Amino acid sequence: MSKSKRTAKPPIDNRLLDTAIEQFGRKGLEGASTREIAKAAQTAMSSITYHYGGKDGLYLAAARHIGEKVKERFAPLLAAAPDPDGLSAAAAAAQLAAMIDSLMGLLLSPEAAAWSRFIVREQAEPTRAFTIIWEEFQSGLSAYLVKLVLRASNGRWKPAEAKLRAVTLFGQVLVFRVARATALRVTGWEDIGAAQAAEIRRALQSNLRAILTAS
Amino acid sequence: MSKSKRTAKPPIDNRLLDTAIEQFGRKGLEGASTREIAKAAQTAMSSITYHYGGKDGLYLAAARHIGEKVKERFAPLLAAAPDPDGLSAAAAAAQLAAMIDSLMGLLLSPEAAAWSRFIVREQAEPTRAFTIIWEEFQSGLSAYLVKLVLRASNGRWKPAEAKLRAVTLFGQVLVFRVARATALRVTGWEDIGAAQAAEIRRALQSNLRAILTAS
DNA sequence: GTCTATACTACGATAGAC
DNA sequence: GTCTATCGTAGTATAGAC
Repeated sequence: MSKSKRTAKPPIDNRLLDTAIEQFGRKGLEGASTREIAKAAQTAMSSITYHYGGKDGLYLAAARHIGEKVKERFAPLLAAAPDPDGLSAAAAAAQLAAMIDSLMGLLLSPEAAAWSRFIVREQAEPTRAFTIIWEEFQSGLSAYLVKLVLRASNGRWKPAEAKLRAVTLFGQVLVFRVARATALRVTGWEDIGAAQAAEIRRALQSNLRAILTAS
Repeated sequence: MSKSKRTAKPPIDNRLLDTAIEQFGRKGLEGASTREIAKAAQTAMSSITYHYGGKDGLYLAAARHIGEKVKERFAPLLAAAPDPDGLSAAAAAAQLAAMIDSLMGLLLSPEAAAWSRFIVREQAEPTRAFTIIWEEFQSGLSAYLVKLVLRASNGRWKPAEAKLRAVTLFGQVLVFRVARATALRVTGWEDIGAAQAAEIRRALQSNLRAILTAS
């Protein structure tokens, strides 16, 4: 990840970008190879250079693409989301519950699995792509979450405390994707399907309520 | 990760193993190179072949080494740990709090940072090394945690529920290492030092108490 | 724009001197 | 046991035909 001329030429379709997200998500920047990506996308390797200026350019483009897609996905939710300052504590808690539910949906949904893997990888090993993802949607999302936590605490928590608690809430969601293998072994599940996701959601909601209402 | 003849010859010292853990933890199996590892360990690349049979063998040996070290670290805690079945709910909750505290210490301590990165990487992208780590210490640790959660719930939760909640508790700890960059941005901290670790510990304990005592 | 060719580098493995 | 030297095979990048 050094220069990446950032050639701005748009590709004809997104086959290359989609397979890049898939491969980078699974194997990381070094683990994935441009040869394999090009082959899986049924095109020549040199088109990566042509469209994205090289491997690094493709990686960053993948981050941008994911950012836009996730932003789109959360757009309706955020658009319909009321200003936390105008909410009652209970309403803020309910909205918070809905947000956590959506986040869980994103991290576990099969269609978003490739995005999810890519994002999770950037969480653990941030590269320049992290900044892109952060600024594209994570920044706004987490700011909104913190505001909701703050409001839901009904004045019991200072902003710093609300931020900290928001991270712990995020962690409860993240763990099922990032430590999926561990979660499966502990619970004894064979997979995290619809039934398991429902169980997780229920537990998360219960934890949330407990944390928010504790003295 | 295919054959790895598992040459059992013991190395003279652990320089190679230590730098391997460092590099594999930072860059992953594909990202790290045997040349760099050997150079950083101030030895010839071929000694990797000699002692560990190759790159894969070194990787697995690293996992085994980490497993042993972490096991050692938790041994006194587990040895002094009472049988959960004989504890009161309150005592189980207190013990659980202590365990979470130790887990947090492991994930954030500078000396264990290299182990931590390696382990976290295996959580997200399990290879054959995951099984080693799991069987070495994670298995026993999580089984004990689940027992404590079960006991601390005072009969309110079934075993399946206790397992699920244990994972969410683990997630609250894990997030500060695995999504460190996000945690820093949300909280506005520049680093997670002793002061921040104390804040995190306090928040985690508070969350734990809330979750366990909720109706 | 997309392909084939090829150049160049870095990788992991291994043989053999000491 | 540890080193140097070398081999074969990936990797990315690039030039140029179409």
